[in-house]
Amino acid sequence: MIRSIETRRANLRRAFPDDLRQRLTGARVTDLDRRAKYGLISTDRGDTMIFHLGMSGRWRVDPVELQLHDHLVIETGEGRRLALNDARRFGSVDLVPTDTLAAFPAFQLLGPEPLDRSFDAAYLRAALTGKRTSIKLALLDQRVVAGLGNIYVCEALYDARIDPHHMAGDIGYDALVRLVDAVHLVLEAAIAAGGSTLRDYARPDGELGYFSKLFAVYGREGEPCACGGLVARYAEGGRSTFWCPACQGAKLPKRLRKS
DNA sequence: CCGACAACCTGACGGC
DNA sequence: TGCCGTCAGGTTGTCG
Repeated sequence: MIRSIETRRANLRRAFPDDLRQRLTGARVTDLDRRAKYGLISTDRGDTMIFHLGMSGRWRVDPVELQLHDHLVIETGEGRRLALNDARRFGSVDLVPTDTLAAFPAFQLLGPEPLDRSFDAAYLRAALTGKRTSIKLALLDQRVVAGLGNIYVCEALYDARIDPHHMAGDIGYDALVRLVDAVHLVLEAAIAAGGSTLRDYARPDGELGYFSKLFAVYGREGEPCACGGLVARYAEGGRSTFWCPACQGAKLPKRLRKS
């Protein structure tokens, strides 16, 4: 039971819903769920709170005391507290009637969940056909597959031995099969390790996630890959891509090739 | 439809 | 020691 909900500022990326307190105070949580990178908290009043942690967001469970960047605080009927902490405020909180959840704007164009059966090589082939962008950017596109971020795209492409520059629509079926397997492998390993700790990420219990220690390429520019080659980095779409040219094909992208 | 870029923010880090 | 530039897990919008 949500005994109280308090906002300590007016907004994250966008304003907090102005009826948040009115609609959630006293409500009972009936369901916790997730879609893509959004967390869903449903109540017996027929509302669902949709939150996104952005880059730096985290829930702090039973904090000893509130601290800087604790922007929203929920107190439960058992006297426990949840503080939504987000230094960069790239996160978001929305509240919608549960029966209109499917109409939430950010959910309109989302692709399948990467761990759902429907995300397979045949789907990917259809989704990527005609795409004139790199496989790296295509996998970051939440319309193609929903929930992969920069780290896991880099790691999955490495695992599948696919050149991140490769045109998405030109990837062969065998490589797509490897890619789907790699996405599954990387996500399952990351979940088992408790997530990826970079700087300010921690699990809700405050413990760190250890998958970052298992990164093969992410954040390892200049370090040796298992093959002996060196991990490289380039920027595309404003994001860093880490890869091993020796393992993933050393072709230079067209735009970097001397004419 | 696509790429490039900017905006939204704070904080950590490296170089000097 | 401290200042400054750069970079960071993501999403959304504009412009060409």
